[in-house]
Amino acid sequence: MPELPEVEIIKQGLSKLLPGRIIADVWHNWQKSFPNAPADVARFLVDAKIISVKRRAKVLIIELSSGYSLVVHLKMTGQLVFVPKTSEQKARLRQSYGRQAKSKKQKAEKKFGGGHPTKSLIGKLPDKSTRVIVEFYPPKGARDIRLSTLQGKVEQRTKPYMKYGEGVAQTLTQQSAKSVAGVPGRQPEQQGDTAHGPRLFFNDQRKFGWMRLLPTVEVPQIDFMKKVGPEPLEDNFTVGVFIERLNRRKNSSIKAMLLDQTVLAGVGNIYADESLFAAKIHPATPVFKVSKAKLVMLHNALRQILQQAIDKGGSTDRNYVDVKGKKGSYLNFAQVFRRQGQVCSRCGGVIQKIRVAGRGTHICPRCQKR
DNA sequence: CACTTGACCTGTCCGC
DNA sequence: TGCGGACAGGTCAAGT
Repeated sequence: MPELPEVEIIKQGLSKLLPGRIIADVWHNWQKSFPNAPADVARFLVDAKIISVKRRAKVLIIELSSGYSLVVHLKMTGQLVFVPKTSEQKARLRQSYGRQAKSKKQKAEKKFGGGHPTKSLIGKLPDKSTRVIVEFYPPKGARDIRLSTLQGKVEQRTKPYMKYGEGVAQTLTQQSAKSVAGVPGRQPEQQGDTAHGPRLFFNDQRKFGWMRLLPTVEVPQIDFMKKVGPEPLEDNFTVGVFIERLNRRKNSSIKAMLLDQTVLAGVGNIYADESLFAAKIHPATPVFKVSKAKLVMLHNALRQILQQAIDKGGSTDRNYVDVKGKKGSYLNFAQVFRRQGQVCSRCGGVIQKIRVAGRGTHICPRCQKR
């Protein structure tokens, strides 16, 4: 369910946490979640420093010092969760709260997670939805783990990288952290949290998402990037641009056009339904039948709603933890999405769920006439 | 070419 | 309570 606002929030959060960190090690347990050649991983991912975190459409781009980038698409159920190393976490808590920083709430505040809302965002990781783990070297000055120790382990690995479907594939899907003990040279459960540095978890219960390692210069050349439409929140995304792109297929339904990533970037089912409701347009209306005035309203509503969602912390309604431990809440503000059977806040009609462009679609039939 | 359907997956919910 | 099936929706590929 991560759409533009959710991915943007992840980008903002990780931008504060990742740049400057150096990758110590990587695991995966599902080939399609991490479709990269082991040799590339060893050469361009391990020991690379993170330069920046960017977003284009629903895609995250983590730029590395090696000239490569980690390109991430969360698709339906992907999440990224950053878990600081224990000692680092404690140090920050001491900084923020003094010596008595012990409550669960305060601990949770130092994690950051975003994406599809499940308990994996706040629970113990890895769990059964974990597909990839990126581990960083601990920051300088960390007391209870020495950089040299971890480096030694990396050098000693008999398998520097798991071949697809081997070893970790079974072990990682087990419940406890013991699973990671299946990796040679690593016994986190026995050694406790201090046995690893800060980690970035890529969780994805439905395995639709992926993390792809690509030369940074090739990222704009991949098919998706070449054909993806403009960013709706950019200043140059004017009403004129919007209408021109919609007019490419005048017979298509307006909702199908909003969902089409080549028309504009980043809109998924939630924000398509919400913006069409705001502009009082029936989602099945062909583009050519929507008045200019309504398209202007739609353009305005879309931008406003996307921005509002970012401001509210994303469209999740539970289990969402941002960099300050605040819960995201956009669905609390949704007017139609997943509100079928409830009363329309605008006219008192009853929200319906129908099917448009092959997707579940939520409308107020009184506000949004065909 | 426009549009629809199926595939990729797993967890949840509904009806029997 | 169990079991099968529908459904969730981002994107690509294949089919109509």
